[in-house]
Amino acid sequence: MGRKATVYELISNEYARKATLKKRKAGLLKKLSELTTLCGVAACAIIFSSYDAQPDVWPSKAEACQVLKKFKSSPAQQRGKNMMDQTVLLKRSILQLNGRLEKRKRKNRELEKELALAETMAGENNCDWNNLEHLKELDYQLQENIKLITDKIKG
Amino acid sequence: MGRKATVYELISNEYARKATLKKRKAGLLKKLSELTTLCGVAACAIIFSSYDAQPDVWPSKAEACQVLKKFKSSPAQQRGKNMMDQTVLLKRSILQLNGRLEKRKRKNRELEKELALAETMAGENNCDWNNLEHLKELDYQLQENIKLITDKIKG
DNA sequence: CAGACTATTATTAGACC
DNA sequence: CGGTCTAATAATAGTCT
Repeated sequence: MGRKATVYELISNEYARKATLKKRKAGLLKKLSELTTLCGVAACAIIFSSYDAQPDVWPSKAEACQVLKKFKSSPAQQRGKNMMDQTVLLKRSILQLNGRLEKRKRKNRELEKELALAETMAGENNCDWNNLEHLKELDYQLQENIKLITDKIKG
Repeated sequence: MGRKATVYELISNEYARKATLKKRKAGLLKKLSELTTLCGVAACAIIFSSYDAQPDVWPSKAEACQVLKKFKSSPAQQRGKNMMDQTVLLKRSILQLNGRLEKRKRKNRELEKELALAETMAGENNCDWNNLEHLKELDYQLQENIKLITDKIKG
């Protein structure tokens, strides 16, 4: 419903994709709001986008929690071992994800340090050896690297 | 969007209400499907109506936790095409490092979201979004540092 | 980039079967 | 009812600011 009929596949243009996400997310939540009002039903939606670490939750965290609570305690969730299996799988998946996330965070800290040092060295090329702040920063970064290396040798 | 402009309050006529629920629910889930396809986001919706003990869950319950897997086949991030033609080797390496960091940051956010949803789905009715808050806080310092460094490079 | 603005397509309210 | 049809409203893609 726009100037052209939409092709339903991932929008390759990143900018257009973000704009569409914003518009359609708003439209969707409006629809959900209308549905609950018009038909008197309980509903929630959770949308994860790569632009924000936190999901959009509708209507509110608290109300979404109520709905999720109901969802978790609804009959089908509890009968049989299907739920058990699902829970076990989820917990295993959580452990794995936590591990991967921690590894990545460690790696990111290393990259951050590498980048910081490179930035400082590049800053030298722009002269200003007399800048005390630069020297202090360089000293700090070098000390950090030395510490990192020392730790690696010890551990 | 029908023969009359809709008044947004609970539809008193039960038949009309049920009919509207059915139509709009279908429309809503279609919209959600489109959103995830077009924008490469992970999302789910849960709708309880008084007509059915079972909620409508989108996507399916079994898939609800798998949705985020799709996330991984998301957009290839496009590399900057018109790089500065700086001849300074260090600056080039800084750009490379910065790119790697950005990639990792994005990947980490995806992992955080995957983790957050997995925790929520597996949680014992407590629906603790504060876990995500904690993760975000952990990442905050790193993000600030990266921002600081990026600004320094640009300035 | 975030809003404002349309030309268009998309959704759907009410009618009818 | 559960489906179809269509007039009419609603959402939004592309564009401009």
